[in-house]
Amino acid sequence: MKSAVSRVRAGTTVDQLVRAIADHIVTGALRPGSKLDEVSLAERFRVSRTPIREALARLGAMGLAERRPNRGAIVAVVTQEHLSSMFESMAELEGICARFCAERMSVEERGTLESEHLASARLVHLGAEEDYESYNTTFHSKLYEGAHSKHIYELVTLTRSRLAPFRRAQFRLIGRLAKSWQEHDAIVTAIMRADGNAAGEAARAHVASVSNASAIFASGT
Amino acid sequence: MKSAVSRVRAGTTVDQLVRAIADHIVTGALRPGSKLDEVSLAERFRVSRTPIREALARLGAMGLAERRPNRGAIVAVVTQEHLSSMFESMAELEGICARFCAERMSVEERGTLESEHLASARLVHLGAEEDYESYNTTFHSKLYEGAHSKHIYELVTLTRSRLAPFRRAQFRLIGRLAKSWQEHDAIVTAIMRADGNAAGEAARAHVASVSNASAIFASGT
DNA sequence: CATTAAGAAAGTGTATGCAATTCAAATGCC
DNA sequence: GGCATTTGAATTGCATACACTTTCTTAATG
Repeated sequence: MKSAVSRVRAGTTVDQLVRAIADHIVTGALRPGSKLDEVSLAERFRVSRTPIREALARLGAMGLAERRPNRGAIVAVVTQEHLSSMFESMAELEGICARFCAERMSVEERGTLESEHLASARLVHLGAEEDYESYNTTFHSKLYEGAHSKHIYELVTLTRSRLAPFRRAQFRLIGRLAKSWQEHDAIVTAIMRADGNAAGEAARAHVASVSNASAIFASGT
Repeated sequence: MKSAVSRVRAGTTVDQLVRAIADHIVTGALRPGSKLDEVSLAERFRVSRTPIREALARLGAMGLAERRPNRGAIVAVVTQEHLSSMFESMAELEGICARFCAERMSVEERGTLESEHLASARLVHLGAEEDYESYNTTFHSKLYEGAHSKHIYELVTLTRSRLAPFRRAQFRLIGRLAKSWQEHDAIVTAIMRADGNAAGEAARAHVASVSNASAIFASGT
């Protein structure tokens, strides 16, 4: 009875459910505040209630759903205040990561960071939004890993996952690509100079810039 | 009438299970790396496997257990590296909170923070470790709340809960009480002056100091 | 003797049925 | 007519049974 809905072979059933429901939430198919009924979801995805329950628990941990005891779950209502708070936290966390990178990155790490960053300039000139967005993800991941702090890594990836729905289309803005690259450049330069404070400040400014770009889309909802 | 007597008052079943298992873990009854067998735990606590599974999921989110797909859960193995990483993150997060406090706290918040801090000096003179530890918790909570950032608050409370098992007995160290108060004083003074950088630096130094005090006990286990 | 494959055992993942709680509407009482 | 109580439907929480995955054992073969 497994192949009914599962076309994606990735991972276990609850993993697929988490991805599917999360996608429904972030795309707006499930609006904030709407009830996440277990039986309805179970019928919708052709599974039993058990994996649905576990998926809802994980979505709750991800911040996409709110679970009230004996009262079911609803799609998390993200206020504008909470959203800006998350971006603010993200800016601080990335600032910390960049500072640690400047202080702790190995020679190899600095090398690959700089070379990949320089290579990404080509994507900007071509205006390849998709490819640049993909590279952007790896760039930031390198920043998180380069901090060499497991817990900071957990915190920043958690925050990033919660923010993901709200910054999907930021690169659609005119000139955002070039601006993003310049901001990346400031970060990389500071890291190569081992200037922790400058790197941290540049990373914070970068995220603040992304925040402004994303706020335009967030306000549309 | 509800059977309030037979049922334990504290929350739902999984809540009790989470508390119970977490207690068994932090007290050392369940050692890091040992398998958390669902059927064994179910028999041990006289419940079915379903709430056990949910409890294990929550413990995983809390960082006390590690869940591998199809391979069961084990008590989280906290390496020394990961532990210092958590303290390091805590220092950074509290630094951010203190900086935000210096910039954003209202007049009332500053007033209560300072007055309670000054009142706590009496506990130091009396050597009341228990009471001071209790006040210490509220002091730090005020710092987290005073930052006026919901997400930062979530991150810092998450990290604090993960660190809780490792800093139980820090105030038993000779002179730790007075030193803690002096560090608090530096933070409060900077906040009252609205000096964000100084407050952040003082808070970071404070947590680093706690880290050193706790490391002594962590190494003992 | 080492290596690998087949099979059994153990344990997790999922489905379903029953109990308990909650919310709301209807009814009785003031 | 308004308010409290009760009762019912709907939904979540828990228990149990079954299916699948993993892994350890064991034996057979190169």
